[in-house]
Amino acid sequence: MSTMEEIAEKAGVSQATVSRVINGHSGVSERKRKLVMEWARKLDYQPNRTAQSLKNNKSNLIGLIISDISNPYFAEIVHAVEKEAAKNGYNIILCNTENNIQKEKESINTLRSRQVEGILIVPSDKSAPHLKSIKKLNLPFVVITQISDLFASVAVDHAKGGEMVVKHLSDLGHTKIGYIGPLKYAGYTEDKFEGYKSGLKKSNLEFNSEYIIETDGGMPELSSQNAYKKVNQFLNQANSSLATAYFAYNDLAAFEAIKAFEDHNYKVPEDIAIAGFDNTSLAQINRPGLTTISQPIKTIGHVGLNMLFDKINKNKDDENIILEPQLIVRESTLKYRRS
Amino acid sequence: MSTMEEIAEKAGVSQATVSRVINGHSGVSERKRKLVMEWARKLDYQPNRTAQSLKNNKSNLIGLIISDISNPYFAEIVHAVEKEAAKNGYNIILCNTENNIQKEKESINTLRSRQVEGILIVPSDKSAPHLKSIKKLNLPFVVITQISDLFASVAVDHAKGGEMVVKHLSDLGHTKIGYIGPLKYAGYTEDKFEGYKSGLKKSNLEFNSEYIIETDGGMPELSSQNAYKKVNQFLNQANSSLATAYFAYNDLAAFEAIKAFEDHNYKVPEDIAIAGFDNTSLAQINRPGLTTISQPIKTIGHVGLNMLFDKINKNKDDENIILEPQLIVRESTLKYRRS
DNA sequence: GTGAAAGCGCTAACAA
DNA sequence: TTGTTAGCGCTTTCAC
Repeated sequence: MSTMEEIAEKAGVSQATVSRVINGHSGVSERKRKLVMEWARKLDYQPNRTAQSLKNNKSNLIGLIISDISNPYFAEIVHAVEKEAAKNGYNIILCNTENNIQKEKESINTLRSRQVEGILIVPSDKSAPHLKSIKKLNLPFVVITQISDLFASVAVDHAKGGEMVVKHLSDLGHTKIGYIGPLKYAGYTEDKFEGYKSGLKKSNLEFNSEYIIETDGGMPELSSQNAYKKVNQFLNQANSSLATAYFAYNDLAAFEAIKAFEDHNYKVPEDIAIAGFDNTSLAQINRPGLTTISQPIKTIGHVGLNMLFDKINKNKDDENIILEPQLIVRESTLKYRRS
Repeated sequence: MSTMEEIAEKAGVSQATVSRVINGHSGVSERKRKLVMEWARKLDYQPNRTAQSLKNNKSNLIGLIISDISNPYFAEIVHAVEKEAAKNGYNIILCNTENNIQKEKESINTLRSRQVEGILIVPSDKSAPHLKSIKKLNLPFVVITQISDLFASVAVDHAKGGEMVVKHLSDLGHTKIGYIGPLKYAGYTEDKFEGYKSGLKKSNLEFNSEYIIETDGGMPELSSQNAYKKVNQFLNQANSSLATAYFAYNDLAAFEAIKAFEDHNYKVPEDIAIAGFDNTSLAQINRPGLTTISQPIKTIGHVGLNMLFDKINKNKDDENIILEPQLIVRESTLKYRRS
């Protein structure tokens, strides 16, 4: 890669002049400007952003830490964030933690070392102690997809989403409404499960632990077949008492649950209604179309990154933006004839 | 962020000594070593990788250019590459081109500016002219998911995959086998379509253009509903003559096609068999399970990145690694009773 | 309008 | 064992 020094030599000017031309500063004679531009083109000059970063103390880099990029929902977020960043002249260093706290810690340190101007994170565990020490760093830091009590954050109200699903199922006449998903989230309550419970209460339905099918949380690789396995196990128990409708904590789990129920000769939605959470692109492609809660992914990515920019420019205090979940009703909870 | 200079001052040693300690070089007295370590810890020192990069002329950064990260298949690749890179002490700058050649060009230049040591790319168009000029740059460059005649590359043999699908369908007794997908790929032939045609030939079946449902290529956003729309249009035409089996060029298109067929009261696979390509995680979750071609994603990511490392270390010439596709048979092409 | 020079944080060669 | 120094490529101040 050529440098300003090389261009300067070729063009017979000083390196400072080359810098002025490349950066479009005024006060350079037209003759030299042209000469420099000419040589820059000939040598296919690309400014060294590393040197610029060092000198300017500005990297135009932001760190994006994702818990599990294999999940299409998070992939969509990466998409939205990268797009918005590029539009603002920023690049993204991507770190995937696979829901591993240790990796998350390391990623944060690496990104700091890389002089990112800020970090956008989907935390593995929003209450992990290591996050508290970041607070002191005064490193712009925005949490997305979960509401944080420590940092600025943008997320949908998960509990409310859970309530909405229960209300929908209850409105359809279901009184035995179950839940498929983790009950805890890295030691803390899982908001969707809380929403499920408060939703039952609002519909004057009893909480019945028999209708709960607990799965592991979002461990990658594992998660893939976990909901299927758990539902399957549940159905194999002789004395399992079934609900007539289930709320699965995300779309992937819902799909797996449907598969497990159908493999046991229950029809969805005729015998059992199922709803998910996330409205991934598959929710509408799948047969039956999946009733689910839509999270405004693009908004989360877009708003999250802009909050980060605001913090970088020191214009803003921490703020938690809670977005409204939206219920998308499809065939999986409706009486639906398979042609 | 603290610097070596600050530590040096606190510890009462020279900045060079701090550097020696931080980098674990020998020849520092135990006393000073401890002192420096102590202060580094206290000040939460993180080495400035930008300065290191500039000095060492080594960034430990690689660029990853993806055409469409919303596609779960590509997201899996990002996952595999990031993991392998992290294991080797590298970070990833991610650029998503949305299949836009202009963005691809800009991404390459940005990454060069960022001093990445090499680029791993899923090109929007493997034959685009701008790629030729990269050849001269002697920038380590590896193409993945497609075989390149210009660069080192790692991919599955798409044409062969197409052939395998056709053979499978033909073996099942189908004689009217159709294709759903783009016919061209940015002006060039789509390998899967070529494979489809040669597969027909090998099974002694006539090519019949009536069985072709052409869709747009992989434009993001658009692609989402494109196959559904095209199949739907096709079925609405009074005089459409249907095949009994279709090969869809990727899983997403296959899902959409299934939806369209079912919306027109055709059952899959009883009335029409459908196969996809990619073996995305949904292929097995979906009902019916989708017969598809599996690409060894992790292998592609893993091998691709290691080829790039080899090129960075100047140990290797260009090489094209062609991986074997694998047919995964599921319900969508078999006689399958929906419970 | 232009060039010389300092300095961003670091590594490594050299000297002591 | 330790400190001094040059220099990576760039931006910017200062002097001419």
